[in-house]
Amino acid sequence: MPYEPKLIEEKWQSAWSDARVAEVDVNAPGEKFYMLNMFPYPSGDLHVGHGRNYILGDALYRYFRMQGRAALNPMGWDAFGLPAENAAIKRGIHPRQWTVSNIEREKKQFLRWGILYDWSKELASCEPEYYRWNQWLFLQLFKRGLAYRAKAPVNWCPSDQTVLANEQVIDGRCERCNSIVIQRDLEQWFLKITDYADRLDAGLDTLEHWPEKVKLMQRNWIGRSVGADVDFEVPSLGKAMRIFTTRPDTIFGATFMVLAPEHPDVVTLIADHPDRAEIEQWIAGVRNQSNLERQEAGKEGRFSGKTATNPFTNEQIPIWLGNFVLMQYGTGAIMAVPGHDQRDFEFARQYNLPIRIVVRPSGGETPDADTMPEAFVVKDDSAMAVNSGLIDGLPTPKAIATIIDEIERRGIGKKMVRYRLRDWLISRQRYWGTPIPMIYCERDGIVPVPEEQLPVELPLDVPFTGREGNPLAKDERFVNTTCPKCGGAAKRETDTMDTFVDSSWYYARFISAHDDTKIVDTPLANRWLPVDQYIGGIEHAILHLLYARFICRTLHDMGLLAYEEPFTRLFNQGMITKEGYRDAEHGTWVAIADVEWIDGNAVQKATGRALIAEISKMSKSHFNVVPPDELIEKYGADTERVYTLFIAPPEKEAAWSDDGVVGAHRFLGRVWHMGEQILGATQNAEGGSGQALIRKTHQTIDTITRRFDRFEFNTAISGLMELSNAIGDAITSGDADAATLRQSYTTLLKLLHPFAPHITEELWMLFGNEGFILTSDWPKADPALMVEDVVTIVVQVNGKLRGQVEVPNPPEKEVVLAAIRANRKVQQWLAGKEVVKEVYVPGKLVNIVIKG
RNA sequence: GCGAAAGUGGCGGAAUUGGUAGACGCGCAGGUCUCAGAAGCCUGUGGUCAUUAGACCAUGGGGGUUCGAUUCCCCCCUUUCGCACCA
Repeated sequence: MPYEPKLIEEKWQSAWSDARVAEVDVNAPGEKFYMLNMFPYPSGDLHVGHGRNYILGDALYRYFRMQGRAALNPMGWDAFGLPAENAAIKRGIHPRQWTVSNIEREKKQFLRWGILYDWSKELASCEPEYYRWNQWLFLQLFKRGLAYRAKAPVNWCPSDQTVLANEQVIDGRCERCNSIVIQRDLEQWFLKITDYADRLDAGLDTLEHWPEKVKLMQRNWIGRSVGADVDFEVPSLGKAMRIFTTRPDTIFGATFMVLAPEHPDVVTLIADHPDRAEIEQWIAGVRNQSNLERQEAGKEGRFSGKTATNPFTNEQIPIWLGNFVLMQYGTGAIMAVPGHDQRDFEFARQYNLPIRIVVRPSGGETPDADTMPEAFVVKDDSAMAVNSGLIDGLPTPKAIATIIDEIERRGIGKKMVRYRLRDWLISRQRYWGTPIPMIYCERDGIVPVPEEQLPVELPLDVPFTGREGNPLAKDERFVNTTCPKCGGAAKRETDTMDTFVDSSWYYARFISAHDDTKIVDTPLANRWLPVDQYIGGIEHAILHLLYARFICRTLHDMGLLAYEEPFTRLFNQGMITKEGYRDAEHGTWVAIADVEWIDGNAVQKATGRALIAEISKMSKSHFNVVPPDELIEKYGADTERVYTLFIAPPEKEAAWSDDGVVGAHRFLGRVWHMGEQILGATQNAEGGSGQALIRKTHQTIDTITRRFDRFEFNTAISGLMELSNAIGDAITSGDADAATLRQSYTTLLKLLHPFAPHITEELWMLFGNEGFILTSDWPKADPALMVEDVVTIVVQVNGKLRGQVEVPNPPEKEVVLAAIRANRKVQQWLAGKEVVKEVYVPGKLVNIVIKG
């Protein structure tokens, strides 16, 4: 019987599903293992690249099951978001309908891949039963002062007509539509993640099993820096202006001050400036620039006409306005120390402002302010303060500590820790998201929706015109409501939440996915959380993971979760890439069907234009996606699974090759035929002892188990190919009797099951076993059976391989050396030479060092 | 510019603590089966030289440590990723 995956895969998929093998009773005892793949946005088009993530997770899940762990592997849908709304506008389908049908399709795809999830815990963030708790969470955060409304300059995408988070702005352009982003002031809801900046930063140190890369990215994003806030008196204002600096030790070198053009005190400062109109125009220009344009413009500034008092030199220093000072960081004002800060240096040179040296290398020349090509910015013990009064001669770290003490003693400032991280803007002027449960009353102001009135449901029958703004805002029935406090007429908030809110706590919800009385079941969640293994793409290294860590802490602070860190282990799988073809001149991508080969060169069929092949992320626009359907039709899901995991180490980027798939299919075909041979061979029980095969089998159990624990799936599969080759050799050579063959083969099936679940279930059954191979046990290696009878000892002469000898195991030094002396080849190399040294590495090699 | 990771056959990739470089697979070549092909199956396959035996070269480049380096150290080159005026 040939191997026909089509016949067996659907059968086992139904069998697992009917038996509900993946459903977990969260109250049942057992050693819990909570694993989770990041829940997907249901876009409806899964390709083999998406498959990697889920296949990897499923292999791991099956492995843990066989190891006897109570493994929980739930799945849900990150179902709110812009694409659904775009589909509604373009194709007239309601976002909900579009989303629900995509979920159906993707669920079927998971099934076809043979992936097991506990669907009894399925959740979708677009369902009221889920998002009502999003709203509840928002209300708690509001109560605790962690949700607030503020007018703030926000990134505005003129084409999408919406506000974008900083992270949705790439190089000054909208992440989605590539339009240039502009700044605009709007009233927005924020979550106060900055209150948690220190805890989020410190918590990274506890995440031993997270990739260093991700921790580093988060650390940089949080951007903790230690320095001091210092007040500079401004006589003309009759008050002080506060600056933040990480180099308070350089304050004697602060020869001017720079304010962000948006700084609130600027208006007063320039009120009587003769060129006020010009300056105001310049400020307006800067404000209108995108971040990108602002940076590309280079450093620009204007003198405000006023001065401030340097609190240490008592000099009057000019106050400038500068486009390079950011209002969003620190106080929006800096003391400029051009001698020791590169940005200040460039600004000073440009506008001829004085440069004063106040730090020099301890063991070197003091830089010359007039000729130095760049600022001197060293701040470790190899630098020391000069021209700096009380800190003169102190090494920089000591100087910083001393000057801060003095600043605090004089009451003009204090030690300060600041973060690059900003509060999380969650307002979206969009329909397809969680309505923010707030009401605006003329009399009572901003009033939260009472908890018992949740959920504030998203009306489903709103019209989608595709024109500017949020459809919700135009739905009178939704907008008009009554004030919970005074009962008078009031209006609802029409902004919806950033979908990152939805995904910031879903991992805790799976444990009690359908509980309509509370957001999480605390005792159960504390049993199952944190997630033992979280799997997802590196693209979520910062935002999703940071927000999830933040919200987990707020739930912890509310007494709802015992843990501050939601994910114990994190694994980021690499991307799947494939070559696509683009016009050599214009760079436009060309469909594969339109590519033809002439003399080994790719050209476009229609036009004959030269094409270049380029490997890139699978995407529709590159015409390089491989849909799984045809592949499964032709080779089966098991082949796709094996190939996907065999292709490369899972954390690395991997190029998909259609030829490579064939290799995986051949391997499974061999396993299949071998099974038939072994089944048919029971009557001839004759054969050798099978010692070698038994040894190989146990060695394989040992290495595969270790490789599973280290996510080395590619080498685990190559190890199984080796075992299968060994079984094949034993069949051909007759070196093993039927019982041994059967034993080894059954072991191979078990070890292969996590990768190729269908074929192994089928063969397991054909071999007469009861129950699922999935619910059988993971084989155990017997160390005694792994030991080789004979070991090969490598012989080197002066470090070069010159021969090898075989000796009985365990090798004895005397026996080894005797064997080597008896070796003809070695004798030739040693003839007439003086042996200087013999290095013996037990059981491995001998290196003979000779002279002459 | 700053930070991080990575460079191994024609290709994807292997190589416990420094100890036989290239496992496993793709591709390729030859063979087998077949009327023929496809699919299987078997054998070979880093490079150079050599009839063979074998020798030499080879893990981005250069240096170092060592009996011995893909692995450790220094310098350089290349690629990828992250951040990008954060005071």
